[in-house]
Amino acid sequence: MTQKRATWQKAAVRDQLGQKAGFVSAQALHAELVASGQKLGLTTVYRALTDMVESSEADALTGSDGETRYRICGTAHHHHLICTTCGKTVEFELGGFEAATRDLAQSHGFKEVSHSIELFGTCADCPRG
Amino acid sequence: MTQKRATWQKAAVRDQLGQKAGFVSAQALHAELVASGQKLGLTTVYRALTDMVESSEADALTGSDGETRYRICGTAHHHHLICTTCGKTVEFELGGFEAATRDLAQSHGFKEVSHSIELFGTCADCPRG
DNA sequence: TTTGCTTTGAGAACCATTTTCAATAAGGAG
DNA sequence: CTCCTTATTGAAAATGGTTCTCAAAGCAAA
Repeated sequence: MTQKRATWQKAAVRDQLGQKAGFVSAQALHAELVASGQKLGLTTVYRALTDMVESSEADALTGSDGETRYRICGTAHHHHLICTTCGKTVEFELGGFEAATRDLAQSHGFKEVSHSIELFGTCADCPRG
Repeated sequence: MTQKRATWQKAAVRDQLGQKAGFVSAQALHAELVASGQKLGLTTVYRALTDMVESSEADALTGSDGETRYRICGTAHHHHLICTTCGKTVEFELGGFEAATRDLAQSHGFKEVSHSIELFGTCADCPRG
């Protein structure tokens, strides 16, 4: 069987990501870690993040620029309200909407429906263009 | 001022995209056009698609694999219900939800909110795994 | 036709991400 | 603690979608 081993590299990635309020790219995270004196490879950061997404410790979000950003998250099902200026992110749940989307999908004959819901805007702390 | 010129290449891309029921990648579209005897460059296909998105003739959707797919669409604001097997797509609107998201965002101090809402599933015509 | 523009497209450049693979280190066994 | 076994690491190369470069080509007006 394939067992997981704990390494300081994985811990460092988890810690660094945990200090951020919003979504961060693997590259940015790697740059910060290196700048703070922790010498690890970019490849390792990618692997650590992928592991965290698989174990539901983090969320991944691929933007229209093709870059994937990551964020620590709770395990419960939720969505995000994201500041496009500073990246700050608020998690929220969506009461009756979950059921509404399921009904809508079923009315079109779709099965096994999942959904992607993200809100973008400018938060109170960021100046507006 | 910069004026747009109508070319057979742009028309070909628009026609080919119009024949598809779901989202298609630029690469796939280019391959189909070339296979059907129309000799045009991949760069041109990208440019034509980008133009169509800017003029709201098409929607663009970047997946978690980093590949962007395109689809002809009406100009009204809408969302998509997408079959992950065959790619068939249904457009829908979302009644009170638009207002609900705006309220939620404002309650967190966010301004200028936009949202991304897509539903994924398996359509009635596709076998289930 | 000449002039002045926009468009085209082959190939190079970009850039995030993944793969390769030899060196390294975690963690259990003894 | 030491020795193994094997997962992990990371530098460099490969991948793959998308964009840039720039010379050649096309369209429109004069």
